[in-house]
Amino acid sequence: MTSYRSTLLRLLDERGYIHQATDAAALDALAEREVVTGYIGFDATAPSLHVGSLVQIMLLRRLQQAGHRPIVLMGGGTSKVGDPSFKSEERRLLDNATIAANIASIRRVFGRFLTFGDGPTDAIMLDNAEWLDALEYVPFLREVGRHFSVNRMLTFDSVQQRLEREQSLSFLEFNYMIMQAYDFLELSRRAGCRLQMGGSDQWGNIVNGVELCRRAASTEVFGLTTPLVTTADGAKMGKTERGAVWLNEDMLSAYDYWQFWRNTADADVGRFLRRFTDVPLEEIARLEALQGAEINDAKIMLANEATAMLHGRDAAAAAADTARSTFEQGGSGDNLPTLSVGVGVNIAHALTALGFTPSNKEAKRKIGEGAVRLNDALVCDPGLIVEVADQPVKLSLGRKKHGLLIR
RNA sequence: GGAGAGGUGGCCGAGUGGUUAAAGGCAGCAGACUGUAAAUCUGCCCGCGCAAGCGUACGCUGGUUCGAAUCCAGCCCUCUCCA
Repeated sequence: MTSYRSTLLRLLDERGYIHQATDAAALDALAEREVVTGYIGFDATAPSLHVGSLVQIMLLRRLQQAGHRPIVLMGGGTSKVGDPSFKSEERRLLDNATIAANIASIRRVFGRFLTFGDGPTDAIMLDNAEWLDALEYVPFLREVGRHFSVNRMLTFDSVQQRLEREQSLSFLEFNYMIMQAYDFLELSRRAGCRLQMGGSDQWGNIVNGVELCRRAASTEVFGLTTPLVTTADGAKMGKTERGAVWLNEDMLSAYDYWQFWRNTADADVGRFLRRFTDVPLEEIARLEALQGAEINDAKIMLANEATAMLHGRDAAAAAADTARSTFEQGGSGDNLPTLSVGVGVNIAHALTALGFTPSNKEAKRKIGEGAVRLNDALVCDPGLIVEVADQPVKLSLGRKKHGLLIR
C-alpha cells in the first residue's frame, strides 16, 4: 500500500477504490496541486443502472468530495456501437429512441450522488453522442485511427478472449475501443479532463485513451480502475433472486434495495461500508469487528446508509421499520410490496403476481415444500383461494419474501 | 470457394429411433440448522390446469417412420485447416 499525499488518492485508497492506475505518483502530485476533472462513462443499454455501476458512481462522488470535478459521460454514442469487452456475444443494437429514453431515465439517479452546477467542482453530465454522431469517417481515421495499431489491439485481453473462444467480433464492435479512447481526447479538449476512471474490465480501453491523448495532443492524462466488486463467495455483485438490483425506484423499490444490502455476507460488510457509504472509517472499523449476530448491526447500518443515499432518509427509515416489524416482531410493515386482489385470489397466482415465484407451477411447488405462509400460518393447499377482508393479509414465501394482500 | 467439426434447457455438457420434459455439473429457489450471514445436509428446478390431462422444447424448414434431439434433404450460423 503506497502512501499518497493528495486528499483524492488517500481517500480512494482508504476506501478501496484503487486497482490500477497509469501513473499514480504523477496523478497524486496533480491532484495535490489543482482541481482535477475526471470522468467515467456509463452505458445506455438499459433504462436504469444497477448496483454493478454503483462503485463507479461512488467513485465520482469521492472525486467531488476530495475537491475535484466529476463528469458523468453518458454513452449515447457508444451504445450504438456496443462494448464487446469480455462479452461472449455481440449485443443486439439499440435504436436511437431507446437510447435516448434510457439516458433520460438513468440521469435522474446521479443527482442523488453528485452536486451538479456551474461551480469549479460541480459535476456536469455529457453525452458522447454529441461528438460521436457527428464524426466524419475519413477525417476521423486520419486524426485518430492512425494512432492505433491493429496488431496491438488484437492483443488486448478483452479481444483475445473473444477471438480465442469461438465468437466472432464484428468490425463495428472492434471500433468500440477507438471510440472510447476518442471520448477521452474529446473531453480533455472540451472540458480539460485529465482523468478517466472505470472498472478493472475497462483498463484496456482506458489505457488506449491515455495513449491517444499523448499521441494526438501531447496531453498527459491519467487512468484509474477499481477492483471488480465481487461478493465474498466470488460471485459478481448485484444479482438477486429477482434479477438485477436496479437503482431506479420504479424498477426496484426502496424496500427491496434496503433488503439487498441487509443481506450482505458477513465478510463483505466492511468493504461495502467503505465503498458505498460515507460512514467514517473509524466507525466502519468498529462495525466490521463485531462478532456473531452483532454483525447484523453493521448490515443494518449499511442498508440504512446506502438506501438513504439513493432514495433518501425517509425511504430508508421506512424500509428499516418495515424490516424490523416483519422480521423481528413477526408482524408486517406497511412498506412491504402489496397486491390488490379484490375479494379473493388463488394463492399461487398471488405469489406469482408479487414476483415471489416465476410461475404458478413454481408457486405450487413451494407450497408443497412447506415454504408458504399466510399471516404466519403454514399453507398446505396449493389451490387455496385467499379471502381478504378489511385487514390486509400477509403472504410469505420462505423467511425473506413477504408481501401484503389487500382488497 | 474446398475439406472437416459443431449448433441441446439460464450457463457448461451427455444423449445417435421408442420407457427422453431430455443424464451430470454450475447457477437459482425452498426446507432443516442459524443471526434476514457463511458452511453443511435435504428437496425442487419448461409452462397451463385442482386434477386426469394439455401445450411448448434439442439452430431453421420440410421429409421418412406407428414413433425423431436422434435418420434424410435443403437452408442459416460458428469453429478449424486449405485456397
